[in-house]
Amino acid sequence: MANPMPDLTLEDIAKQAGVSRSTASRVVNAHPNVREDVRKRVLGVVEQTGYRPHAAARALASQRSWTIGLVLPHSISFFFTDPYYPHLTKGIAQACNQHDYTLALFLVGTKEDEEKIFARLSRKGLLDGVIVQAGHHGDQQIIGRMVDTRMPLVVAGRPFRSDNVSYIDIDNSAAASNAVSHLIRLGYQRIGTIAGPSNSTVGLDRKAGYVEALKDRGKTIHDSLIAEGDFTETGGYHAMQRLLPAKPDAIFAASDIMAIGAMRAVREAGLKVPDDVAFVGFDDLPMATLSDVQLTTIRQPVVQFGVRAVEILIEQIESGITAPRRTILDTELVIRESCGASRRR
Amino acid sequence: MANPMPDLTLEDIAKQAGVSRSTASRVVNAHPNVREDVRKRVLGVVEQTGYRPHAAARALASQRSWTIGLVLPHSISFFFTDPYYPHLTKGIAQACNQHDYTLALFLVGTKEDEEKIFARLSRKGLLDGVIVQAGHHGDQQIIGRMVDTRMPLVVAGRPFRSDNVSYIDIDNSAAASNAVSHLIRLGYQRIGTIAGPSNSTVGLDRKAGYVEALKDRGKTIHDSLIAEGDFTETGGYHAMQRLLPAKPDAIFAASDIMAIGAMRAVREAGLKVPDDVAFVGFDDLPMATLSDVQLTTIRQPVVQFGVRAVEILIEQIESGITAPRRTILDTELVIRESCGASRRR
DNA sequence: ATGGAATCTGGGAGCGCTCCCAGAAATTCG
DNA sequence: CGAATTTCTGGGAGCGCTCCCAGATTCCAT
Repeated sequence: MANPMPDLTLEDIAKQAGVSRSTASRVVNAHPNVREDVRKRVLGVVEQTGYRPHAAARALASQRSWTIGLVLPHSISFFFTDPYYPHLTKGIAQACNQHDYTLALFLVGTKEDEEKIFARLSRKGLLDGVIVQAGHHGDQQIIGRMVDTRMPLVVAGRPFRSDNVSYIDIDNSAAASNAVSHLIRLGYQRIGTIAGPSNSTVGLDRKAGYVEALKDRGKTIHDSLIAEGDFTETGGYHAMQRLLPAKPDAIFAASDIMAIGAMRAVREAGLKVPDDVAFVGFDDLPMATLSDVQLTTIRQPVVQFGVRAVEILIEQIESGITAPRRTILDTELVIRESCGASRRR
Repeated sequence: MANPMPDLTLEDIAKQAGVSRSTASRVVNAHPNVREDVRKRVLGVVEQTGYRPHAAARALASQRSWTIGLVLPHSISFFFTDPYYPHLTKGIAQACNQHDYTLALFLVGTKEDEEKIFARLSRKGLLDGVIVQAGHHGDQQIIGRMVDTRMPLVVAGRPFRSDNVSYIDIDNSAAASNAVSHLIRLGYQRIGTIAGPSNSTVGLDRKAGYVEALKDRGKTIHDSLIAEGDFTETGGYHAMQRLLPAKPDAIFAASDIMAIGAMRAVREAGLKVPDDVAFVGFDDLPMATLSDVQLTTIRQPVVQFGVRAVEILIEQIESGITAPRRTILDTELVIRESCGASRRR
């Protein structure tokens, strides 16, 4: 591949290969109707010249940019405290690469950011589609505005208003219920929860699962056993401190990172995990196994989640069908030490 | 703003405002030579039609995509374990938004990823410039290849081969030396270090600073007091376990996250921080203050780092001058509890 | 007024590609 | 073996914008 290459165009390639621009285009885009020897010849020239089609020209002519946007709205604050987001981003980036799409990242911080970003998102010729991370109440507006643009859109996480939007999510409530049922089966009597913020659907859904599991077994719900965290380590720590006076013997935490913070609080109070307080977390990110006590947790396929989101979006883009559609991914309860299962059995 | 807007073009706007396409273009791009009343009239039409210029068309005509790429190469594995990367990404995203550039994110995982991504990066008409995170040995190749493309490039972190490349970094060695000198001044006798991996410039530079500080005070370097970690919590934990037999009374850890892991090991060994082993970390990410013992650490301006990287890159893009240039940002020693300064004074 | 400079405006020629269409070449079949 | 298909190829017409250039307007001295 010649290196300080002059900016060559399709026309140049065509000339060198002794064909027309159209034929060269067909070869480059793997269209079927090209004679084999001609294809080879053109491909050879492409190879040795190191020709790469001009992205903007292609986008203009084909009205497809081969770029998708990832918008992390309100969630930006969690982008740093909860490893969930980097993992999601990885899955999305990976899938984009796989499918030869470019990924444009939009981190919304302030309100002004949001304006600027929205203006960029709605620009024609830049993005073929958009994935918006949602679930937080504040994200609703940007989703609504994106829907209005009629651009292919997939929401990652259940949005507050989910009619009319394609989204992908896990069954948070069922997963949480599963986790809590596990604790009930192990015989714990005073099961508390560190819930996510109630201005998020994840927070709400997981808490709902907790409540449901207890109700199904005829247990009563004690408000003193429910504390709200904000999906941070510190949040989990403080929530646990609030819970401690109610003397819970088991906790379902709505995220691993909060579980870790909560266990810190438990330890500081001179109690032992899982002997005095058992734990089940949520996420099963690598950190789950790195604390002193291996965390029992709900495994959600975060990377896969991102990959699927991209696939669904691309399908919409390429088929032109953008009918709302929801996709729910499976989760799995991973039993380790923190729930005390091994000793209780 | 009319919503189900037909795809209007500059020509449409011009027609509606009773001017030519050229004049409309001038207004949209804030060129000076337009009479005030004409400008107002056109702006009015733009406003009420909700017109947005077509990104690809603009990119093709102006040969500028207003998009910059961020490449996280080998470092992708740390993208999840070290909050440094999300923070850096935030700074970069923020600055891009500020300057009205779109940010394209490229996470390199596998070797095939690298090929595909490189092909994308070197495509004309897609990116105006690129920021490559570097410092890891494996990143060298992609940097070399990017340099060959003659595209504006800024490397974040000192690359192994830094001639011929613009890069931005902090003075890792001076900062580390500063941290260790602080420990020396506090009277610690057996100061160890948990270094970063030796296939990274950050790891090397911080270790060099450690060595330098000790040498400057005429202290000898004990290999048994040096352990290598991999910038993860677990890595720090294991490195500390290896160091413990040498009975260090203070540790300089090359990152906060490793310091946290190391302190866990110390605690598990039944020792106290800072009484038995004092600590200084590196980064000062929010987590530094969230452990049981507040971490004394080197504060590096991570977000600012990203912002500056973007600014330097944009300067190169807009000036056309890509002469290699290095920028070194200042750091600061933040004294909290873990170094035991308060008790020793 | 009135020429000349300064400022504004419109048309044209691309930017590099895709995609449609018509014609050429190769293939099939009566 | 020629006519009817089928497959391949090239030219033309954009995609929506920028930017240069020339012509039209306005401005300001004289």
